[in-house]
Amino acid sequence: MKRTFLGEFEEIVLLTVAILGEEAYGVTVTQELEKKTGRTVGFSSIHTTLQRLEEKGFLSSRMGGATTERGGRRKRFFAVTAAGQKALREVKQVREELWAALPSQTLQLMVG
Amino acid sequence: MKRTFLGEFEEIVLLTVAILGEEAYGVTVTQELEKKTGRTVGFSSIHTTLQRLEEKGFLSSRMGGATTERGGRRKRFFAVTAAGQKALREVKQVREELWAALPSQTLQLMVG
DNA sequence: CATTTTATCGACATTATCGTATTAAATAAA
DNA sequence: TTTATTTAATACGATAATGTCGATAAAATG
Repeated sequence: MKRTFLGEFEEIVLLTVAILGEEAYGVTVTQELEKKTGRTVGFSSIHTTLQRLEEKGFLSSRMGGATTERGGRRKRFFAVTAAGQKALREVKQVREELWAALPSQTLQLMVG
Repeated sequence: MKRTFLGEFEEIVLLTVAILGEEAYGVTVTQELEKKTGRTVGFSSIHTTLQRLEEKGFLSSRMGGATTERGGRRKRFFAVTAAGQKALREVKQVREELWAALPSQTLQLMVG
């Protein structure tokens, strides 16, 4: 393939990172995503996706330093890049246009 | 797997069918989708997706009758089912909530 | 060195996409 | 009125990308 659009899961992961701002890493993203979408995901799914998004240039990451907590490996923090923001805007736009193109009658039936 | 959410492409195909109403079949869906999204797709992609959406219960289909045109096979017309409408509403809702959860500062940077 | 927290790996299922083949209908030719 | 030919559309088979897990390895600190 070649396209490299934003997959459906990739999109909500990306949005979740944007919501979390400075605090976005594997665990928080998993929790926030579950909280906001009601969808349960193992965090290895999140990690894989985070990694792919970084490869695509939609996210950047840096390793965090030591913390005051009990133990645990260092966190890898993520941030949405300019390209990531653009991608989000674009898919949003396209979908809004599609919804806007629905005949009002159909829309009535669908949303009421 | 098991989930059977709506894939990203599946979603816009479904929306396109909704937009077209009575006139939705392989060719028109392809054209309308390209027109509305600016994305080029071979129509075998559309057919495959249409079929999957039907298997998932988000679309129903019926064969059309003879036409007045030169030649050509009968068309298979598609229509969004109640389940399809529900699925569309749900993904829309989730995304809107995610966008709404963005810190206003972030939103500023992203959309301006 | 044991425990805790998180990240990385490897594997498999589902979706996205394409190219090509096949089918069906409508008319032209024989 | 059969048989070709043309045209419009769908079905099929194959491969790449994305979605999801479970298991394993790393770092940090008591």
